[in-house]
Amino acid sequence: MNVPDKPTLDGLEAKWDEWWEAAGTYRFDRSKPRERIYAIDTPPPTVSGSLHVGHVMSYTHTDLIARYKRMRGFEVFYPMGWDDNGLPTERRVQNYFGVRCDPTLPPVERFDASALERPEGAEPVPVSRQNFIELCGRLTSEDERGFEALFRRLGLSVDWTHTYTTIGERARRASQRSFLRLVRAGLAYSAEAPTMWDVDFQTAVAQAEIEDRERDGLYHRVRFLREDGEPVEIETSRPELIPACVALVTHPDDDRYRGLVGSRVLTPLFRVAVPVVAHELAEPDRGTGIAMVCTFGDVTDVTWWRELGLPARVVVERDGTIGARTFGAPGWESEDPERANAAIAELAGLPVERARRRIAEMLRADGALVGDPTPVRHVVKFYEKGDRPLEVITSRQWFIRTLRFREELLERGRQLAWHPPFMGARYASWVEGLNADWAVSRQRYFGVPIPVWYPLDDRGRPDYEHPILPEEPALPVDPQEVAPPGHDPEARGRPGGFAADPDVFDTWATSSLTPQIAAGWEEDPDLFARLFPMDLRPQAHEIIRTWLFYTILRAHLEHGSLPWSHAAISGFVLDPDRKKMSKSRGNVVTPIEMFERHSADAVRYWAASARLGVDAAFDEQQMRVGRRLAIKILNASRFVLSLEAEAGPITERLDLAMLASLRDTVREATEALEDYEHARALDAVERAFWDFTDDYLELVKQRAYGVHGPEAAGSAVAALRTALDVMLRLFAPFLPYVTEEVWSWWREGSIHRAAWPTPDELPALDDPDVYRVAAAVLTAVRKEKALAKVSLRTPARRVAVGDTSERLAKLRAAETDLREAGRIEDLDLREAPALEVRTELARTGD
RNA sequence: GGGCGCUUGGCUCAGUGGAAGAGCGCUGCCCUUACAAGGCAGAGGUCGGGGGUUCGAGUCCCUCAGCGCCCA
Repeated sequence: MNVPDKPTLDGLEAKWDEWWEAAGTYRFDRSKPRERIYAIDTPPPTVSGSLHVGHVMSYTHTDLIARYKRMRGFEVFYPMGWDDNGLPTERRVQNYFGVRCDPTLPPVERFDASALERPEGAEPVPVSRQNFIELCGRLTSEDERGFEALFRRLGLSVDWTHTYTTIGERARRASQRSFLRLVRAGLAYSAEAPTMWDVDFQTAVAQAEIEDRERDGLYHRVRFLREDGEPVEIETSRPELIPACVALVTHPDDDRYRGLVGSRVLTPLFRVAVPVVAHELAEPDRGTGIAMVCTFGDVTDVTWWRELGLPARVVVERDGTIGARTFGAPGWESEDPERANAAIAELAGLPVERARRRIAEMLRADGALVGDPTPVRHVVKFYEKGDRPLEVITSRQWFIRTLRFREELLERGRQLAWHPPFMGARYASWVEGLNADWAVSRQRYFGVPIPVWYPLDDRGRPDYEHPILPEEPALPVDPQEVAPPGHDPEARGRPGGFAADPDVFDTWATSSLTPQIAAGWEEDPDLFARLFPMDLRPQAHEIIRTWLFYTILRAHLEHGSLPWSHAAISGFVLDPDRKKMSKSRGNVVTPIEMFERHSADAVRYWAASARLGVDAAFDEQQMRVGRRLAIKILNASRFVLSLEAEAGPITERLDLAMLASLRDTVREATEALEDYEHARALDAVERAFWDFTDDYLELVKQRAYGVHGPEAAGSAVAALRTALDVMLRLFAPFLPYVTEEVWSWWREGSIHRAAWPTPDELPALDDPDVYRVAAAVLTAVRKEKALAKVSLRTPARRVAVGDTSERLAKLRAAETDLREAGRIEDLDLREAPALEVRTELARTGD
């Protein structure tokens, strides 16, 4: 027994983090059989951001489960990954080093990033693709060290020998292997197709990365001409796409335009003859009820174009400007090519927003604009990380099939145990709303390369229909660095030779394989068999449609199973104004500040008091409460462990009753944690602990000091220590530092490898009510003293307790302790219908 | 437009058809030998509105409103 005189929270984090690491407390033991293992698919945080309180909350939730399961005897597989792959890293590297990637440049040997230092606001320095990737790797590995330090301080019981990065070799291999198998199975394919495209990042984006934003726009009423010279008016918010117009569309049931269907009309300015067609998706109530179909203004245009077999006349370039076009050429027929070419020449090179204003002037001058454009508030699709509206651009992309698996994926969602259950609805509504296969290729640099080459024909044109795939043992490959099997590297880029696919995968295409990557899929079959499918996916609800959905998809396609059996979904952290905390709002408190001010245990206490799936207010008050609890645990433990009396057999009824009551707490906490309701468990344990210190400790204090002899004291001391032992273990998942500290004063080994308490380890020899009734009377006496504004040590001359005979009998069992604790001189018990306590204090002057 | 969640004291939240709860904050008391980074107590609520079921509704049903989110 080694109890400090003045216990403190200071220094516990550094001390125990180091000790746990040295002792290997959280090291995963892979020799355990599958049924004794609990495997967690830890979310790999994006290292190019910074960790914020939202991370702190959700990672704490995961850790609570990990620690509980470990104490329940499971061997917990709790790895850590870093998501360094992808666009956020590229952006950070561009800003941090002041560079931009120019893939046409040759790599520089022993590239020196410090040579990049230059004046503020200078133009970005172009660097080669290879050097750019080097810089990404350098910066992310620094970020990862910072993240690890923070997670360690938070007390995550991660096994830090099991880490991975999403750009690392294992991840690249897994990502490419899975992709190649999908290609060979016909489940991944490349196609030249209209795709949502960010004009700033100049890359395709997937449906899951798109968000709607409300924007102000203008409806322009524009006049087309029928063959008989009569006008047809349409309304559009995108007049700049008139040169891309390929049809007008109206609803088949709309009588106003029925006669027009099948005829042709001339577009204004460009004088292109386009058909009037009918389609169910046309909205009669919108605008004039007849709309123009352009290639491509939005996804509905794509649908019309495809289903109605319309031609394509694309005018928007990949950088979001209007391109130069020649009317009169095949596919660009015009009644007046000269005029059309003059019109397009005025627009060419302009970004779409400016082209829109320009063409409005041109339409007005031409008499084709009816009235003034009218303001409208409408939703526009954006890349979630983008600043300008998405365009629909036709390009060659790789896709993974999702649409044909809709029903099977919905069934997988039903098989998964969601915590809380209603989060399953988010998944279902997303899967039901899928409208495109998953576009997985990205026109970026820092990512897993698409492991594909294309044969070049005798004119140097790639044959996309016959991609050349590497063999699995060669993975990971960068097709831009190595030649395909059996090809001469010299043939790269030559007619009759080959060319590499220049693209990389969507980050999610790799991170959707985190269970496989962490579990050693195809690389460590023994480990994989013990871990996959995993037990738990913890994550935030905002990425259900991306990370969770894609991970289910990949496991379904690759393994025909769910990737895990449970999903624990954490809520957001809201600031006190109920807004989501985010850097852009400037309302972020950094986790380090919180640890410094309140301690890691206190921060965890706050996080643990938020239930899964529920958004939580950022609340430093709650952290202060947690800190107070942690300090209280230190002090109460010191008291209990400093008592000098020898622990003996537990014979006193009050002692047995307290332990019987603790059985209920153990049961309640265990049930709550089994149901993934950590907040309820913490609440139960905390209530029991405060009652223990406020009531039980006070009731037995004198006896424990020995005023009634060694045997009575021995019973109290033994009960106090038994209760402390159990309560420390109940608190251990929530407050790992302070519980480990106290455990170390008198126990061997780590509390975090101790067994979770069970009701059966506590005696059931008495009625918890003996404890509860005595505590209730003591509370009543204290209250009377407080109201009389006297010290609690003031003697009570007489206390009259009325209660049922049954309960009075229970009270008698604790009578001596009660008298002592309340300094009651005369305790008078008599029968009454319910508990009533009358306290007469000593007369003033006594 | 469809769906999900939320609405209980000043704040943050529990609440399982059977007497409205906790913590914080506030007010007051106690410098008590584990703890002043403490202890004790007090005030404070027509449980978002309306309707219904029931002997009995914060809880179940209907409806309306507000807030947040997901989807189209």
